[in-house]
Amino acid sequence: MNELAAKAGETVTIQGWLHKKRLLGGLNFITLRDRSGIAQSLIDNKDEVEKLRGLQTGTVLALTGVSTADERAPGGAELHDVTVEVLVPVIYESPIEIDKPLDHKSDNLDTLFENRVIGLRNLRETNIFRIQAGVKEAARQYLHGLDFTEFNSPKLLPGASEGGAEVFTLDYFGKEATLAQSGQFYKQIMVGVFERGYEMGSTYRAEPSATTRHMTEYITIDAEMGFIDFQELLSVTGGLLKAVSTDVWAKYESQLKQWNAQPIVLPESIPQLPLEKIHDLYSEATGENSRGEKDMRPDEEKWITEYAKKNLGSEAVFVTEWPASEMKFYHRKSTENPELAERADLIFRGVEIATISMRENRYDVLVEQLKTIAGGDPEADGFKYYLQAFQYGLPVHGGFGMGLERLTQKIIGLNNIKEASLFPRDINRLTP
RNA sequence: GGGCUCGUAGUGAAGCUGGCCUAUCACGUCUCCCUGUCACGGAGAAGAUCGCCGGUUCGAAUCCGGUCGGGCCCGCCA
Repeated sequence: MNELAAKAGETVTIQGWLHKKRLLGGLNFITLRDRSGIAQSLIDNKDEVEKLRGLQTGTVLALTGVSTADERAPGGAELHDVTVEVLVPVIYESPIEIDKPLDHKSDNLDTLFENRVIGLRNLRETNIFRIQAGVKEAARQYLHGLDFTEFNSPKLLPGASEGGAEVFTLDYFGKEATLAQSGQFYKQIMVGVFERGYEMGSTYRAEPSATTRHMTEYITIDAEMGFIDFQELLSVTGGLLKAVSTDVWAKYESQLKQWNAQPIVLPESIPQLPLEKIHDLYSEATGENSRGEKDMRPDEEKWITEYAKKNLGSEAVFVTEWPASEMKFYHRKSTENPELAERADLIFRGVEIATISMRENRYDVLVEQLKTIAGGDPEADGFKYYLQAFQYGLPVHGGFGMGLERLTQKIIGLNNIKEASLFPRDINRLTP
């Protein structure tokens, strides 16, 4: 479509979807959508226009005509002397508008998702997912630059991988299987193979959460690296957020502005604040009292972002010094202070987008933590093979899981995470 | 799982302290007019038993109860 101007004077055929008819009588403007955007054709032959009578948005067309430069045409060129060929006629009226911005008010999200198959063709809607593809591309580029190797882990598993959290179970030829709630075990196993590895894959949580930041199926950027310490790990994670922010704004500025996205404010190094320090600041500023709590309140996550933006020049914050009492069995306790886990949460624009931690790599300690913290049986299918990796040597390592949809949501400024998912899955929705 | 909210043509809204509602508007759709539209413009038309069931009442979109389906917040997390 955007090559039209370059081919001025030539007879060309363009194929795409009928986007909009503007019939003025003698002069008729037809816009066609294809992968590169929208192109306009000017049709003044009544017989050709008549071929489009009764055909709706989405009709697949081939238009042949002379590419003509004209400053009045969008993009500076359009087709003249057009012959219309209808490839796939569409007679059904679109259930949702395609040529104007769709309503994203929370009350109407259900309509948005119910009509997702067609609604995704809406240009502004499409751009969410072009941006998201840009996020993935930028993340890949960044990680490859640090010698990470991409892999894919299985999502069908024999049992709960991390214990505790709710998992989906399903019948697997008479045996019980579960859907992976993370690629955690496999990415650690892959440290023994690649040393630095990552995947972008779907994960499943059977938690009945009904919030603007939860889905039952979501995509995670899961990375793991060996021979690093906690500070290096935070630096790599923060670097990823910075690289993605910079890249996406460089490549998708017009699409981001269409959503009124705000430029991302991040310093060279993302600030680190201990959990209890945040509790203090929050409690002092708001009159609420969160001191001593072992997690952050959602409201606190929003507050600290505002605080950090104002005082630290950063819309992202690493929350550090989490109590060891709350840690997962595979986390590593701080060597200086065994009351703390070497873990951080990355809060970005008011929501937790990543959890980062150093992992316990000493086999004996890990087995002990598995038993005491997760109540797991080291011989169970769900743990046995994971533990093998440690028996046969895993170095000190750590990694992070970053939610792709949350990241996209926050970069664009969408209210609900589901708006950043092509076909969102939640407690109520399994279609389309 | 707990609390709070919402449900009116294909879409988005108004009406909702009961009667003037034979339900209003915008977008979309259909017909006609229009040679520079790009959220085209103009004239007209079709399209909703107001989520569903029951109750109160002479009378219910409107009040009450139940039910179904959404949304927001909390818990939990990415």
